[in-house]
Amino acid sequence: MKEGPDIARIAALIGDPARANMLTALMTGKALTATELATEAGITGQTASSHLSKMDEGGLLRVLKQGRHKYFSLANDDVASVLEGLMGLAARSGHLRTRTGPKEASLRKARVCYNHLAGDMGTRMFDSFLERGFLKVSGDALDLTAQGGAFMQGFGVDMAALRSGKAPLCKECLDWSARRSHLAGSLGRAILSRMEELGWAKRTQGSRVVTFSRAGEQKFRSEILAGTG
Amino acid sequence: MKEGPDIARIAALIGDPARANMLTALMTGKALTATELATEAGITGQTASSHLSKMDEGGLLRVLKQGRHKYFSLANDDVASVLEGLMGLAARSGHLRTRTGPKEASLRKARVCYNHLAGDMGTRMFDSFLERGFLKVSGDALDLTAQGGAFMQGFGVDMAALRSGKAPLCKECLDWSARRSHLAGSLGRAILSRMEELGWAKRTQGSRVVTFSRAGEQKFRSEILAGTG
DNA sequence: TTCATAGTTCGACCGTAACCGAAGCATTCG
DNA sequence: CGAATGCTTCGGTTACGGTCGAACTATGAA
Repeated sequence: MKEGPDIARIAALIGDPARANMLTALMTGKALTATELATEAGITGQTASSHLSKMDEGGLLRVLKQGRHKYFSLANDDVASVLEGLMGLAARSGHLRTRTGPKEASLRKARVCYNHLAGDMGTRMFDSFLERGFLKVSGDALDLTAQGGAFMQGFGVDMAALRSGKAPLCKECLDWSARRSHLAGSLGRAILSRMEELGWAKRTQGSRVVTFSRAGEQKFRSEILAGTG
Repeated sequence: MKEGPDIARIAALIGDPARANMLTALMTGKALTATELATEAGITGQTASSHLSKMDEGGLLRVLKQGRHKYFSLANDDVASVLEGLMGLAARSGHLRTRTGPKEASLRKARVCYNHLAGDMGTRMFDSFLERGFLKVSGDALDLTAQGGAFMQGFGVDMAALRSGKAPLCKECLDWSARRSHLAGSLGRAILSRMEELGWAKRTQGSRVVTFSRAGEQKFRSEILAGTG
């Protein structure tokens, strides 16, 4: 008995509706303050404070205190991955209320998963990078090849800065909608922000939806997918 | 709000200690009866019945009624993956009570993850298969190459039978101890049972530990890893 | 200094859900 | 046919945890 870690503890942590709403809100990748999370979850500040300290203690959150504000974000990509995994289970077996509403549709097409691009366009990009030899899988480790590095640099990503960081460069993350992987890690984050910088795409405020401009989507196809998709 | 599936519902399902114990017990891959699961969780049959029906309804379990017995097993590999993911979070951030006891050590070396080989030896095998060109990753899809198929057939796996099944042949599954992938899917299951059949390894009753015989481990190194590790 | 805002702590309330005893079905065995 | 076993349903108890109001601390602005 009792072999392995205490899984119930952290599952229960995620299992409360208020906390789950907060975590889902944090899947946008942005750090949010306690009050913002409170309103997001539809509870008062006192209750939120209690929830947040519990989740922090449980290692689900990263906390940054700034002046009289306290910013919360997901602790790391693994937390985001587990959340996506849970969404996968819930979407399929859950209530079967996968009635693909308009919001759902855009979520499936392109959304932000914690801090990187997910959804159909995210998995497409991931596939293309593999096919063009920019990424190489060996074991679980996902490595950027030399040509991949060159491509990223040319795309406007400051590779030197990324490499100097301690965060893993490339990671896979499973997609609840497409049931395929997309690119996480610091590179995944950098690519998404570069796309925003270029004006290709815009995150919808307070939502995980990522909307590409017409020109941006065209550019995405020609430069990122490059005819491989 | 309320975009995406109802994550709290199923997280709460996993979040109860009794249910979590049952699910952990089912990670051995064996189907267990309701009473077995009840004793495993330390509760009475009545309570267990209630829990089990809830988890079934939530899509976490597969149920097989046989005579006056009712056998429960995990619904699919995705459920197992999420459980492993939760273990990863709990192990690291949880209680930090990752005091590597003797049981923990053997769990890390070789264990069964739902129905396939995990732990150090599992990830080693996965790496070797990639390196030798038996497996190929493209996107999320993990494909068995022609040589891979030949190897498996030679190893004694009935590939025709596997291919005729509807279950996916190859899948990745993240490892909470090694933080790397190992091979899931119907092929992963087949390989493990073939190893048991050959007498290389034996599952410890009621535990997830997989013990290799001295000869079995030797064979494993020469035939599976083949000098690549 | 005084006021306002962000967050926390305390105490009390209340609902949900886990739990078991007992009784009720269903299946198999003698 | 009983008797035994495996599982479920029902009813009632209990406890844990989410919730908010009110009071408190800390940071920043007027």
